[in-house]
Amino acid sequence: MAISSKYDPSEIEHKWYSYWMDNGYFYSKPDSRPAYTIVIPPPNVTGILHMGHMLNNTIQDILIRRARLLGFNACWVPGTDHASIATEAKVVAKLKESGIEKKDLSREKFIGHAWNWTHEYGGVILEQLKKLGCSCDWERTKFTMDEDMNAAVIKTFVDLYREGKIYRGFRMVNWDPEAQTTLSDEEVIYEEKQDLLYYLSYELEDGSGTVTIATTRPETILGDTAICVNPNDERYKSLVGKYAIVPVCGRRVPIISDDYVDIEFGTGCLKVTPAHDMNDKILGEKHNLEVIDILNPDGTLNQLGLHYEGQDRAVARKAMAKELEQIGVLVKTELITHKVGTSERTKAIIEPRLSDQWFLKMEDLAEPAIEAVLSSDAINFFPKKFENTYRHWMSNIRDWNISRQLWWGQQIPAYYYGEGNNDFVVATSKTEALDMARTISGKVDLRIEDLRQDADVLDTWFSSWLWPMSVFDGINHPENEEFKYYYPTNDLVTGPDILFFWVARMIMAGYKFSEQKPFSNVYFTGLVRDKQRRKMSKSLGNSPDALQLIEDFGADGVRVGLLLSAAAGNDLLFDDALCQQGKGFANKIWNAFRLVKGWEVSDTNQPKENELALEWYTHKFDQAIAEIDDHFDKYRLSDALMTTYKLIWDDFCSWLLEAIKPEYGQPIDCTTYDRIIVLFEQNLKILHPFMPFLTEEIWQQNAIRQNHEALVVADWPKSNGFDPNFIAQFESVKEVVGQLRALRKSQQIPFKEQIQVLVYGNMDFSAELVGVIKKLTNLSEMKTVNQKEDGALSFRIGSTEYFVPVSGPVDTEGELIQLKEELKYTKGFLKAVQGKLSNERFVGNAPESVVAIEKQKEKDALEKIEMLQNRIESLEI
RNA sequence: GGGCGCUUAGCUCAGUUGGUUCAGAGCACUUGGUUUACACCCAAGGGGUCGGGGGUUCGAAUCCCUCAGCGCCCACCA
Repeated sequence: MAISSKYDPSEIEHKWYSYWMDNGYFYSKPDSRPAYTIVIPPPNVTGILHMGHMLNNTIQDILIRRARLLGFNACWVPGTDHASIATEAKVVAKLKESGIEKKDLSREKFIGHAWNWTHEYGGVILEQLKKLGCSCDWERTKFTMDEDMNAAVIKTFVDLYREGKIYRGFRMVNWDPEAQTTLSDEEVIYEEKQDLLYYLSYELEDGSGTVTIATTRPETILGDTAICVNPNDERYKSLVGKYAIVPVCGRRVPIISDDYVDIEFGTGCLKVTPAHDMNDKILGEKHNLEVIDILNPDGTLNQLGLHYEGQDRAVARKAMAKELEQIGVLVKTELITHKVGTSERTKAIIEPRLSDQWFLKMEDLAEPAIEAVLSSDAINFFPKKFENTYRHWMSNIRDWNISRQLWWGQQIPAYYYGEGNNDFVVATSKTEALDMARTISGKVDLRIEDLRQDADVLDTWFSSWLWPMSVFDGINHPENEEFKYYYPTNDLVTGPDILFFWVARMIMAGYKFSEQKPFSNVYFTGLVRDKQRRKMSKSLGNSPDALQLIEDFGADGVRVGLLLSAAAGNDLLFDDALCQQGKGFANKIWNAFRLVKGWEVSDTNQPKENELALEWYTHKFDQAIAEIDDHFDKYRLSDALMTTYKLIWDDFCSWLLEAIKPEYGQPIDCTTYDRIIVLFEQNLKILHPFMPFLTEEIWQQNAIRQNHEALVVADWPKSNGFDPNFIAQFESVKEVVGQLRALRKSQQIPFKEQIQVLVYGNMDFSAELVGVIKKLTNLSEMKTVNQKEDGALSFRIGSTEYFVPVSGPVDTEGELIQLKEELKYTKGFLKAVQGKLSNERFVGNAPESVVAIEKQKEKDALEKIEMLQNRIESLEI
């Protein structure tokens, strides 16, 4: 039955994925081979596949599949992240839809809902990765809230606490009023926003006048406890030490001075609200100011907000502005652009807020992590430029706020046994906590029910920073075989957006808890954008449906499409056309296979030119392999793919297959055939990491398959070295063929019409190479002559001239024009070269080899000019 | 405000230590081609004074300075 000329991936992809799974090819356990490990950046458990995942996981799969072919024990650990705040927000939203408010639920009930949600949607994304072809060891699938993962988190927390690295502090933190939790600094996204700057005048207590301040948040005047001016500001020197009256609430506040205040900004007078601004907090501490918190956790004003109590801060702001205007306090307003912190997850505007939180000291952890990346090269970033970003952040690292006022996540293992803020112990279990509490408090009758666990959960990243270790149970059981075998892992593939959130912290955790690096190489992917360079986003609707893409172009097509323009760290401008190119490539290979498979094989002798063409391709292949390996070593995957693409499409299909292809209907000799099959298989191997499905399909249909049943576990070809001279010689063949094709085109000589080629000068082609040329351009003969052919068509390569005699009249006008142009150019070139050579400074300073090259150029140019002139003369007669 | 990076063909990007092979690739484009694997194809071809200016050098896309434009990261400017 004839095979379709259209490659149809749909059935094939499903078939081979099942086959790989059924045969356990992705399954890994420790053995005598060296391990090659990648841990997946765990996607949000409730997430669905988007373009970023597609790119990221395609890259990981390419690396892991190649490692498998190279003979490593390849292990790719998949899994998902509980994504504390993101998942909790989704669950809250979903409950709301069915009329349930989080606040009406008990903690246990809510967590039950979250687990239901997790079980329902968790793993959807992993199933989608299978469609992409990802060869993860699915038996190792982990979730950051698995029992053992939780245990690792708790152990880590307890250890760090006991070491004094974790502490509790009443501090100004980033508060998300929507999710009603704190956020780490990294979770706050600053956005430019236009807002009104309100100028407000406060009466002075002594009635001597007013002082005008500028603020973007008039509602917070209710929390004002001072006014501050710069000590060097001549305008206000006399005011310092006086008191002003805050409008609306009538509070008497001191006028103080501090260098912090910028004389240029606004009026040069700053209202100080220590409870609602980081800097004001600092000022407050310095000047011993009262702290008045006017906000509730949800962002509404509390009773200190007076008649604005219960109103959201944004609502209260407008109302307050109105009131201030009515009572004549509002002097003017001005539109300004400033940066406002928003929550990465909920997009709510962040409120600086004072509260009790848990912090992790980072400075000591950072030290070896900096060293590993920047000094010792134990860990390498690709592209390297991210090392700069890393250094900058790491050397200015701040303590990490690790507590979150959420329910979904690992609850902080601190247990309070008394009313005091410090009446707590930190322990791995409640029973252990009880023992400790009894000892510390001296209350031997303390019961387990008397213990109250801290309500907060840990930041999601506090579990994921352990990921490369905890997936192998390396935190609780560092001596276990698997951990010792697979860890440190090899490559990490992720986006630069989580360089600080995750990558840096994993490195710190690695050195802290395993005294080793967690991975050797970090490959940063770029952002996937659309053709207009816009980020892909739901609201823009410019993100293609990942699964639909796979359906339309095949997983292989999409993988190639993504890789084609995805140099490490560069943003990828996604375009369907790239997937189309990938699909086209699949089809091209498919048809090459159809061609070969369709040949009849005879036991006739192998024509010499076939042997030669095959040998050329073998050299070319070895050259390409060396290049591809080099690209892989440098994590230049696009280049590795492009080299493979050109090798297969141009060299294999367009040159080799065309050169050895038998006449229509004729059989091919068995020697050539066998060689082609082997080479075809070699091609499949290097292509397999990029296009796993297509290559496995062809491999399985192919005849030979030496040692391996499946391509997925075949061996990566080794370069046997190559002869550049041999390749160069064949390149000359290509050049002659190209010239003859061009000549045919310009003279409109159809391919079917045989032509004769006469060569004047040195023809250093063997008879076999001539055979290749004859076949590729349909020549009757190609021979050397002792005399130039008059009136024939001609072209030159080097110092050799080629003539094609034709029967009819020859159109020499075009050639003449070309020749004259070439002559003009060559003369100019010669002049430049001679100019250089007559420059004493050049001859004196340049290395001899460079001068020699210039001399050779001069000689060649002179020869060429003579030849061109002769040719022009002969044509003009 | 501080730091980092980018600017090369219509588009997306390579160009490692300055020197034959340095001005490249893929796509797009133009022209011609289809009973003979593939029109998701074949063949040939056009296209860039390497962002502007200055400097170092015998020689600069490559090193230095400067200007312009773009991007990213960090930072408490009300």
